[in-house]
Amino acid sequence: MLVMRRQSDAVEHLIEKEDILTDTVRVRFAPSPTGFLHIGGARTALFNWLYARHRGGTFILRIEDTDRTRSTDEYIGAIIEGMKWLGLDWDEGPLRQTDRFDVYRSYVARLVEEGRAYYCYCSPEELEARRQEALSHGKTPKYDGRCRHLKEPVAGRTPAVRFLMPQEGHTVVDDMIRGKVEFENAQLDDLIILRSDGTPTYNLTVVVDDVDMKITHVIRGDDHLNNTPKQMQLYKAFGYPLPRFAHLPMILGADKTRLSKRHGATSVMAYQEMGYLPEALINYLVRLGWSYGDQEVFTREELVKYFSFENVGKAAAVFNPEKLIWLNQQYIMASTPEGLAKLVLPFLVKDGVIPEGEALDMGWLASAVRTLQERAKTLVDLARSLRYYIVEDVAFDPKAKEKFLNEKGLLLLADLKAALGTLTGFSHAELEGVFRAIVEKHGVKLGALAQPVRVAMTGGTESPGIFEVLEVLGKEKALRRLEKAVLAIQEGAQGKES
RNA sequence: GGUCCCAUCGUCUAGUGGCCUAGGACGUGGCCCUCUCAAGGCUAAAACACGGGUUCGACUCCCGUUGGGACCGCCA
Repeated sequence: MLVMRRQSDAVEHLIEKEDILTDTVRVRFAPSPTGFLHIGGARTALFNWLYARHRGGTFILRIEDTDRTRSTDEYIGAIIEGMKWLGLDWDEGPLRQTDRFDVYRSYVARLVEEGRAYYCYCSPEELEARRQEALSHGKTPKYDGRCRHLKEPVAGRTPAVRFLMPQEGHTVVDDMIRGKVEFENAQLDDLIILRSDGTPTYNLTVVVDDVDMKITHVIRGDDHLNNTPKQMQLYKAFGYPLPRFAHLPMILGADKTRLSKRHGATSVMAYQEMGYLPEALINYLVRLGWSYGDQEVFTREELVKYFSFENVGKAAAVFNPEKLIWLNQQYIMASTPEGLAKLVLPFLVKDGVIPEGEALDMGWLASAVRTLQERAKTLVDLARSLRYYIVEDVAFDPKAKEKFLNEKGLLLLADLKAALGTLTGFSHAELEGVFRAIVEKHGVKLGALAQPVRVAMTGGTESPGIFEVLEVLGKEKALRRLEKAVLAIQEGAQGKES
């Protein structure tokens, strides 16, 4: 008996104590297509996805497009694009609520028949006026229930349908992250579940869909926590079992208000354009609110394996672009040069470094990328640096030119040019040998030669190791650039004399 | 205004009553490495919002205060 007890305890622990009530996990991400997939939405999607994958459950994408005036197909496409870029694959959907209006109406009809909902003939304008009135007197705006017991329709008006919210007792939300949260039912409003134009509203559709789709865990932003007791009353009215709820803390901007455009880029796809890797964004987002000891960098497999609501925090988190950049750099450093070469190609085209459709030696590009990848924070950075490897002519940075392409460097560069010309190979080791010999001969430090060469090769003073740069450029290109630098120095000298 | 949520370095966080002289990470400063820039290594400054309890003992539990946030739509 004792042994049995131990075993069942162990099992409970394994499947996590908050989930012992359910077997097959079904979760959903339900964005409304009134904008692009943004950072906050992506994080909600991610936590749903992680939980589904962690539990071997089903992840559903549902489009909440009941607001016909603001929803567009373009945004649906944009959301899907964002999800795909992040690698958040779904098992069912995308389902659209506009395809299900008949279903919602039948649920509403049922509530009306049972006396759990009623027609409301107040116009939106009247409602708004009363709301403002209440607010201006410092009162809580709440529907006064004046249509609750209406027996006859009001002529000339098309009614909306309101849910008859119980006003006695209280409703307790048992949240996986926050624990028990109690609401007085007297605070709950008779919410509109069907608009006067016959379309259903969010609080109804979300419940009907979650029931129909057998959603077991509702994981969403904590801006929905206040809606939850109302939705629970709807579940109760329908006689359906409740799902588990998990309300994720918000993501805030630097000023600690809800993240918005004011705080910079919020669209997920904007991060792709800025040269971020999806893995880096995922890693960054998951650590906003979730932690696993001291670990900062995770593979996707680790994330799926370790994810649990027990490690999700309650406090809102400030979005910190600096740390995202650092993570992006970590992922770039850990990537293969071949993989990065492919990823950076569109950025090179966009920068005009290579014409669209031009075939580039990808093996060579990868070798160039290899020298740069621990120096690039983004793919945009990488593309910018790659420029001097690829284009024929580099422009000298004026300051760099003044400092290093001068008469002091002339002899050294001329010597180097001659020495390199006789070189049969062009490897790192051979190049270093030549450099060492020249600096020794002139009695200078390596930097005295390396910096002028660096400017000659890249146009600037920052680059990978000079031998690596030369090796990637190759003998022909290197000699041409050396020649050009020598000429530039000589021209500069003549300019001074005259 | 009402309801609800939240509170550890500037930021993300570890911490589940003694392991805390509060740990890690980003960022910032210094040093090392070095042909530049990075990367890397070492190092420094930097936090338990405040006040009461409970307890032999509170960052950890309870209450209050303060501060921040969310919601209060015929938006989702």
